[in-house]
Amino acid sequence: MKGSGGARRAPRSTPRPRGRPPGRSSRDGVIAGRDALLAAAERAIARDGPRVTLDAIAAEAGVTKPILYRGVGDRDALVFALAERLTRRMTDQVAEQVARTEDPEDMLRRLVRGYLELAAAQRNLYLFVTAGGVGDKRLQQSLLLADGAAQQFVDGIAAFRSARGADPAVATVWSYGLVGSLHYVTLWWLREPSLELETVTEHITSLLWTGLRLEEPVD
Amino acid sequence: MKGSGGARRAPRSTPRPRGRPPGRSSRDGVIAGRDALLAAAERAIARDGPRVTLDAIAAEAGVTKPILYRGVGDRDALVFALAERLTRRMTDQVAEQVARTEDPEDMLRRLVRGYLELAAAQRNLYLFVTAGGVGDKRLQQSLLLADGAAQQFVDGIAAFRSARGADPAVATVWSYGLVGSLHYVTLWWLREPSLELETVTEHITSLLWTGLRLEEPVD
DNA sequence: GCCTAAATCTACCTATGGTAATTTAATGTG
DNA sequence: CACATTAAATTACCATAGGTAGATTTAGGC
Repeated sequence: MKGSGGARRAPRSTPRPRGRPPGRSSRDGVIAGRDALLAAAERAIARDGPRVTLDAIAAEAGVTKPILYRGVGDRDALVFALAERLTRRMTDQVAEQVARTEDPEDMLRRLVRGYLELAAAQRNLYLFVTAGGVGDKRLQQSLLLADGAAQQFVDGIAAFRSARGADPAVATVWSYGLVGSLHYVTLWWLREPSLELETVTEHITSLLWTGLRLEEPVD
Repeated sequence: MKGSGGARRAPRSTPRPRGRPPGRSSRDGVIAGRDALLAAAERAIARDGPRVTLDAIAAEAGVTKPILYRGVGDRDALVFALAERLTRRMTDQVAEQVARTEDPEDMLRRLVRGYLELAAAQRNLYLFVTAGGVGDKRLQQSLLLADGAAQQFVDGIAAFRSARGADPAVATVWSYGLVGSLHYVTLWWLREPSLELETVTEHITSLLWTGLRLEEPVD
């Protein structure tokens, strides 16, 4: 439906030779493993921004496009794979920070801060992953972060206050809400870094922990 | 950088006539005003989904592509313009609902419900507007909803609890957080409508109003 | 009545995602 | 050791879609 490039064309006289060039085979060890391709993609994205072309990625990896396609699939699959990678990295790094405290509010604060830090440190990759897809595909993939990272945190919160029946639906909605607020504030902050990291962290933490209610007006 | 379509090619013998066809001029009233173009774009999007081509939009509007470009600009400008329109529509409709109550929590609840309702009612347009852009451009436009709709609501909340110094930075961060959580929950809900509208509304409202804290564990 | 100006359409370009045809190196077999 | 077979990978290609320039015709002014 998208690019059904079918070539059923009469043969022509091509001056340049086609086919495999002289070089070492691939049997002696996998030359371009999936991980190497993804790492190259991350490098290309960091360099060229979220609108990198697949040609640029393939060139960075030192392979040709069909190899890239055999290794990771089409562009959507690439976005998906990189989203998984980034999510895992974020989860790991943030989890380490979160584990350093016992206070739930402080856990949330560390989660927020870690999210902002990593997004800023890998700005282009973050944009590529969150804005890379299009249309319905995007609907599938943009939620990866929420699917993975936040769910376990919110589950933890839900378990913490185990007085209630621990409705799993609540945890799901909350985890999407949590990630969504983080994501939008991150986008805004990447665009206009007018506030300090710590300030933004405090404001989001306040919103998410205490809610909009706060206390009644003092009058 | 993108499509610098420069034609510096030797003239060919084209059988078909080029140029302006017989018809009425545009002096007697603007034929394809900006609003008409945008309305046609919305129709085409509703029909074809968020991946509509500009050709389809121009055809729906009954004009040719250059006219579309003169009227609204390139694709990013189109996304931007439609985002503005949708935002205004949402703001108006939601504001009407919000005004029917005095209780701040109920105002928030109505805001949430209205957001979900409109997004679901105009699913394709919502996806086009929120996922339409790419790369850095997206960073500019995806925040329109937050820029407009939520800010005034959060300002209201901030004014309501006027005890604090009403830091405008807090209101900004909160409004992005508010819209972000709405947006992500909406995407999830559009993908998997497993819960009733009212249930989702209650869960988000609870998260945003009360926060993750709730009460201490009962033990 | 002719010329200028404005408006617009067709045709085209360019860029990019994605794939098929083709060719060579490696490997197994008589 | 010569030869067929297979696997891999490169080049060239296609299709689609955004964006623009040149051609052309109508309307209005001198």
